[in-house]
Amino acid sequence: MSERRKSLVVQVRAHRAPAGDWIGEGFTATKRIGNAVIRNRAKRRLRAASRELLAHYGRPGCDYVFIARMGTATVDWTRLLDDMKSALISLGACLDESSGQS
RNA sequence: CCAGGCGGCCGGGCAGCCGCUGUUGCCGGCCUUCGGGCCGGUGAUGGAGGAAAGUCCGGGCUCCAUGGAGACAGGGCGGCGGGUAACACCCGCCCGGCGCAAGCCGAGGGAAAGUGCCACAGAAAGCAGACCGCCGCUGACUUUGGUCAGCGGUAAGGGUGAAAGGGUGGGGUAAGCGCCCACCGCGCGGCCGGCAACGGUCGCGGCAUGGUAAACCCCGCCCGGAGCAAGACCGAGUAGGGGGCGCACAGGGCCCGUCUCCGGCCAUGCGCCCCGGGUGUGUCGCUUGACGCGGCCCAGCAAUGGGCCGUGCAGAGGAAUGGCUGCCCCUUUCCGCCAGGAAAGGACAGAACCCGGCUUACAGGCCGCCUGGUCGC
Repeated sequence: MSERRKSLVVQVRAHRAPAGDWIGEGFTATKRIGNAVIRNRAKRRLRAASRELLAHYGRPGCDYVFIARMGTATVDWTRLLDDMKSALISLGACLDESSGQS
């Protein structure tokens, strides 16, 4: 499942068969958002933000993918942190809901 | 001071907190074939560019291919000399064009070997060409000025065009024509200067040879293919695979880009022996190299070459070299009590085996030299 915000998209999925208690993470930026300099900067900011937030708001045993959008490299740092935090909280709620159903 | 030309350089700085990665020191743990390797902690130190870009040339390096002769293709280069590992690069010079000048631009060999093309306009466009005009002769008419018709001569003039078969001036002529003459241009030959491209000069010819070769072509010189996902190693060693020897040999296949001749090689079946291992995993290749930078000296107009001293400067691998904050610098806008304050912005762009170039992109800024003009001394 995925959550989209103004400055980024976050996807999450539980580990396959041998599930661990660690958190997997990946970062990507498509050519749509700019040249190599812009894409690298966007991925570095996502990496820096996830380092601050994933330990608190991420779920062990899950893999997260962070996808850069047009504004990722340029928006305010606090705005990027807010967007990522709210996306992670929403995904956590969805995970609880789906595990409760099954 | 204004306008312009050329060359070179920089392309944000400082600090704090938290991270990534290469190398290395120490400590601890694990493994070991005792060489070392891996993990964790801690300290030191290095960590994008002038274009890292486009991947357009030239090389190094790696693997593959590589038998001789002849013929024919294909691609590239193109004034001359020098530099270089090499080049389509660089330097100097020559020629032509542009600019008052400093300077800039030029695919700049050959169009009297051949072929093709040259629209429109125009009478005529490559065996040149009589539309108007000019001139002569004959005839008719006549208001005695000429007019008309026919036959000739003529490329000076008009008009068309990108281009009209040398140009200007004079002589000559019925009018004209290199028909003749002078100068310029062109061609041929000699002499002089220069390594040469080429320049100068003298003589002769007497106008012949339109343009286009980034059209085919001709001439001269050069040229194997692929690329680090090249390639090598470790590893469990199944199938396929490869090599050697012996036996059997019809047609066939392969070997320089193609063809011809000559020459060489080979598979297929059986037996015996040996080698060896698929993989964007791991390790190596991987950064010390025609190396860069800072001085000094020598040769050279210069590009560059040589010598000495010092110094070092990234090596990732779904891809590190960063994230955030504060102050300063520059630009724009706004407020203003004209002291200052606030906000926004700071280009082009990210190494991927490594060098030498070219080309393209680029906010802002610095330095030096030169040319023309103006003002003052």
